[in-house]
Amino acid sequence: MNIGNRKSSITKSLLHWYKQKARPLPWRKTRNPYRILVSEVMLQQTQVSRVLQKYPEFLRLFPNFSSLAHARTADVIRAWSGMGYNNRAVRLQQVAKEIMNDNNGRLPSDIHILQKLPGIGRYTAHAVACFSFEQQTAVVDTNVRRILARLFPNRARSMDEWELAESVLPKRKAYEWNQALMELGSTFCTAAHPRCVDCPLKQYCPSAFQIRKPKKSYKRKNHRAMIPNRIYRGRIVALLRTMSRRQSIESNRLLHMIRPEARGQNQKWFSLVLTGLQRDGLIQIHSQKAKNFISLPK
DNA sequence: GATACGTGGGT
DNA sequence: TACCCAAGTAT
Repeated sequence: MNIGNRKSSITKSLLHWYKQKARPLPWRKTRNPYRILVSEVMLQQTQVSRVLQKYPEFLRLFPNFSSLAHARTADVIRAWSGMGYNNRAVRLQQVAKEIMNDNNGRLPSDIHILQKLPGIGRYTAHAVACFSFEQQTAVVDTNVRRILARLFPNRARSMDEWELAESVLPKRKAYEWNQALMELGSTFCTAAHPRCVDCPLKQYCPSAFQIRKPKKSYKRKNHRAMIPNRIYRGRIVALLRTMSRRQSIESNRLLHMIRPEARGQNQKWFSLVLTGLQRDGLIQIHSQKAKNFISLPK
């Protein structure tokens, strides 16, 4: 089978499979730029199952760019509860504010302009262009990267991954193709345990049934490994979420709440953590009588 | 290019 | 229990 035939067979098989088996995900039923953007930001490093739980309520609370732009940041951060990477909530609201101010509340459709917006990188810019504005452009996420590496191992090694993704994009079918690749990657062609038996592309895939299950490493890691700051950042934001709008908490008390074993030498560490959260727009620090009071941003 | 950045479920 | 992982982005 020559290259062209193989490619068209792959295209046909995957699109046919997707048409029949695609999950009915809510962001596939809309082309609304706001709704697509919210879904794509939520899906950054986050499983579909988790986004499905949070997406509808977020849209109910903030149905469009205007409502998100004018909302209290504290409420946006609260609505992000359970999603992780809380920076995304702040940046998403920043996008809303920027386009309300600078672009008449319209999300740009140009990929390079999209990519200048906070929290929108190369993947998300292309995803919005394709899934909302139906542009014929490729997306490369962890699923697409993995599938192309398995399906086209030689080209994947020698070619830039974005060029490769563009080169296999079927004419006028970018939306379905991109969705299908990600659907396959997150359901069958998974990283650790690909289910090649059921894969619609198994007869075209040189990696089919070749994926070695990675040996579990038994190396003991340091039992008392250092806990990364993001764990404490998460605890802080989680605690602040539970407080009412006008409430705040004194920083020493907050430290005790999120790190009870903390000693005096943790003071400097803690102030750095708080400064970081403040810089990220995730908390507000109000100083009064030589004490610092912490809350979510107003 | 390495590192930081959450969260909850799976094994 | 301890570790891995998941539709990335910013520095």
